[in-house]
Amino acid sequence: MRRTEIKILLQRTDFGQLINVKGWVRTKRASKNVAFIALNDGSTLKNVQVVVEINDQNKDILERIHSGASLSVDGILTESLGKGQKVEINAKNIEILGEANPEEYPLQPKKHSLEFLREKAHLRFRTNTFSAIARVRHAMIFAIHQFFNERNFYNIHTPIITGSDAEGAGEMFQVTTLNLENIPKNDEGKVDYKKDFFGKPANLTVSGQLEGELAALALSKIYTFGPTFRAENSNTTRHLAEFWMIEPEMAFYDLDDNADLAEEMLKYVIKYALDNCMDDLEFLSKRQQEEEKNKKADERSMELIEKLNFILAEPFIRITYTEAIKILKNSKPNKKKRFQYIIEEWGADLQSEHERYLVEKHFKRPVILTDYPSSIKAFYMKQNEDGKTVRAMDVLFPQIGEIIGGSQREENFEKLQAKIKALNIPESSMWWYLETRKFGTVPHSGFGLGFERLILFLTGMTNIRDVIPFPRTPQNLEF
RNA sequence: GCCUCCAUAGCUCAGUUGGUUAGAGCAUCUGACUGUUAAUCAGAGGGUCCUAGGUUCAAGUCCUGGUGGGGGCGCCA
Repeated sequence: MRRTEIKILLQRTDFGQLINVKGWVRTKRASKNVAFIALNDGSTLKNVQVVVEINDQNKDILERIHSGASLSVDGILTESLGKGQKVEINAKNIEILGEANPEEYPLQPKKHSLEFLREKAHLRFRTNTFSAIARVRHAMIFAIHQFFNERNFYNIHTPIITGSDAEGAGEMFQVTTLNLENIPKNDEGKVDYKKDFFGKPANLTVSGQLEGELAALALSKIYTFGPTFRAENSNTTRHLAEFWMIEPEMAFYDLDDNADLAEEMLKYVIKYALDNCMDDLEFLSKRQQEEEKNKKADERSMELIEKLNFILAEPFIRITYTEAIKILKNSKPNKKKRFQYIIEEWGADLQSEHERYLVEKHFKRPVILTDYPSSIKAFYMKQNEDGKTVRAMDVLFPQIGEIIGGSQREENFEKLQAKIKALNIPESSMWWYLETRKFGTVPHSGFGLGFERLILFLTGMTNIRDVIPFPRTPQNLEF
């Protein structure tokens, strides 16, 4: 008999039909004559209740069923007598596909710590929290592609292995087929990369932006959505060595157009989650409230769904770096020296505490900061007339900080070339990038959205290692 | 990379000023119960108190090193 997914089954009302379900046991409750099995197949957060009349034939099977076991159940779709659900299954035949020894199976029908589950990453999909996150994550992947597709953006696959070592977005993982136990050396005693796979040093990409720009300067509007690798020794709740990034790049867009798109996209995907993932969001909301119940009232987060609706309701604040510095300089924590880093003068790099003050205390809304000092931003950003600032933008969200970083790109050949020289970036490695400014250059803009940071915000989780199935962080590569 | 906190039963945690036999809930096992909702009730088993040293009459508790983990900061998405 063909399997019916629990998500579908729970919506059916054609009671009396014989059906088949397959899934994993969450709990089993037994009394003398009847047993109840909560079965979950991951198609939805919800379980289906399998009702078993205990008799001599099924007694042995029932004793072998524990949390975590996988079953195939044939039974009659029935209107439930109990209170917790409308639909249930009266089991006619139960087959155990795989037992789960209760003495060894680590997941119990109870609350586990996220730290514990992180060490059981191979099984944590089977919990409500992690299956909910996985479903929301999928919905966001889908919503992002749909958002761009509806707006005539083309998805571009930019390379994962890159020969460019000048992207400036951070430390890179080197890719090599050289034998590290016996590295070939050249006449100067240095590594002979001519013997390596590509004949030159290769790395994993830290950004698809530069290649994305090449495509945008022909297709007008493109986006990338791919894995990104940073070999930074970052030990925080919001950094990964391997993460997924969405990078749209648009010809003929200035910084304002860029900020408009960023805000529209964030609101679109959040609305998509509210429209399509309500079961999971409600569960994640309860989970968050449960986790924060011991916190003081003023330290608790806004309720998750309320928070998401709140983001949709208001326009993001847009101010320049210069205006932000003024606000921060005059702020209470700055005057009372509560900030760890006191804002003294224009040009200072903003720390997390400053960004959080602006978003969480001062404006109480997402903030788009623009026009940063050129000294603290990347070489490719468009230089402003003032000679001091660049057309950069950071989108700052409550709790998670920087969710998007972007800019209008420098399209002027001479200015870009001068900047590359000034920063000692080898021009030989950037010739193809520079040529786009030589031939038919146009104003263009783009940004990078950290996908896992978006998922953090949407799920109310606080550690980025819990919103990607298999997190890669320094000293951690178990799964 | 820097700072900080934590490690007690399979899991979550309590364990007083260092004091005699280390506890609870859940899970497991046994029994009871005709429909339960992380079922309930009764009972049982389950411990290298992370590890190696040290202080002390006495260490789960204090000190030092190690290991593992959490959080904060920096880098950034």
